[in-house]
Amino acid sequence: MMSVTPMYVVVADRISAQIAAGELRPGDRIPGERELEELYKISRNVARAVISRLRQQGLIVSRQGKGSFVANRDLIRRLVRNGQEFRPADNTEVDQTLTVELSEVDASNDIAWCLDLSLPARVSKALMTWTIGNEPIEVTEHYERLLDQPPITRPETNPMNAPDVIKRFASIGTQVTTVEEDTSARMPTSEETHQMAIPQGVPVITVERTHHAGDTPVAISRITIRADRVLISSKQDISAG
Amino acid sequence: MMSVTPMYVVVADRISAQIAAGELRPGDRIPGERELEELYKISRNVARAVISRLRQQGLIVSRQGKGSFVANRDLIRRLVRNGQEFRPADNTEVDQTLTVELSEVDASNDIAWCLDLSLPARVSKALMTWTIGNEPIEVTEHYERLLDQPPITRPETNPMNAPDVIKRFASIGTQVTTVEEDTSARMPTSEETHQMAIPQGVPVITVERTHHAGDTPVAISRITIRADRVLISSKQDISAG
DNA sequence: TGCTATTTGTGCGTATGTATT
DNA sequence: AAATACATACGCACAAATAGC
Repeated sequence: MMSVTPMYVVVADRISAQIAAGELRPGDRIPGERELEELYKISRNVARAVISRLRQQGLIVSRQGKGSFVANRDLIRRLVRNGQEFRPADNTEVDQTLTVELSEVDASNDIAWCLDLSLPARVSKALMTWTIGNEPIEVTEHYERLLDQPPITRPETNPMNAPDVIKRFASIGTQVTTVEEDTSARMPTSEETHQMAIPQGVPVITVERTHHAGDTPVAISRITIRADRVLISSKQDISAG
Repeated sequence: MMSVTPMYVVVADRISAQIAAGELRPGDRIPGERELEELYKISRNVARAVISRLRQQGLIVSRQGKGSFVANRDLIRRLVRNGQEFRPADNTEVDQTLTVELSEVDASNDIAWCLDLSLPARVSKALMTWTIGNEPIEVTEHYERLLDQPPITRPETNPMNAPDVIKRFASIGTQVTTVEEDTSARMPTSEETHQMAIPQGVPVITVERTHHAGDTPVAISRITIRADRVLISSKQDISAG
């Protein structure tokens, strides 16, 4: 029953402990592959396994030709109110950009199901990318049933704001009655890793928000957020009684 | 400037596409290391890199002696209301257990800072583990200032419920006025991976909830949730006008 | 029970490419 | 141009878990 812990786990956990203890601080360089070989008397591949494990845990980032460095979760705090409005907070100094691409497309099976449409069907689509300091932080795919509502043209506001959607529908006489939200997290796909330049070991937070007008779903937002940059924060007042 | 895509990325993305297309379904076995060698004319280590990449993306799980299988995100839907109450939904059939360990400990620097205490200080601690079908799904560390409130002894309710905390403080004359929540996601630590038996490529969702009575923080909950099992869901009614 | 074949896990050695300094 | 460091890749050996006989 002797369960021996593999060397690459032992070494990785030791470095991990140094990071947790503050002996290695964000930005610090950790020993390179050759150094690990000598320090712990392990082979090159095991040294690589150590670094790979730490990378996967999101503790370090590696740069070819330079080395591996303790990761920096440089969080940009955001505020969510009432499960609806997402707006940045405490980061007015950094330059934010928001790009919006509008189109009208055939609904995929998936989207048709979510919007309760029978195929084939056309829907309006908005692809929004929120960039902060040249880093894409958040990508939103927003789909709406084709009604007579004005198009989505408010790049100055945050696309995650449900209030905007609600107001726009209200302006054409469609009252959004409920907003449902599913929040989860997963590892990014290859495509997302490429698009958002996400380092290894960084998950994405996903929010799927569905707007209902009565029983019919009228709009759906799929929000994908880099978890190492964005913190979803909320504050709620409690009434006595 | 020729940027060649590495073989292990090419092969992994091809299998990833098969999973996305539904050609490989959850539970299906993917080609083994030796098979990948032959199929794509690659070496053993590259075949391993392919599998490692897919594992890291949370798309497959590997079992020694059996093979690698398409992962199954077997979500247990949960409901969050008003950012306070977390309760399970749609899963009354599965057997849930909740273990609670109560203690009184010295506050760590971290906790002391969050609760605005000056060291040394004693705090009451509750370590709660929510298990579902023998799988630990959620671990909560809950700290409270030492007041005269009754101890936390309600294993029948979900420890994430802020209302419970609020009521208990109210019963001793301390009115909780605000609840702050920070939600994020990250890869699990080695310890968490071991404790909760989390497979590779599965992040955890973290919720840090702080209860304030006026300006003083009185309780803090640190909730850690397996992201492949739990979905945080909310529903909100919109009032017209 | 024991044996064997299969499959992944761990580990070693080596060579070459590419980015950085 | 040279040194350094990570990235990709090949080949090999043995351990450990699994499944079938």
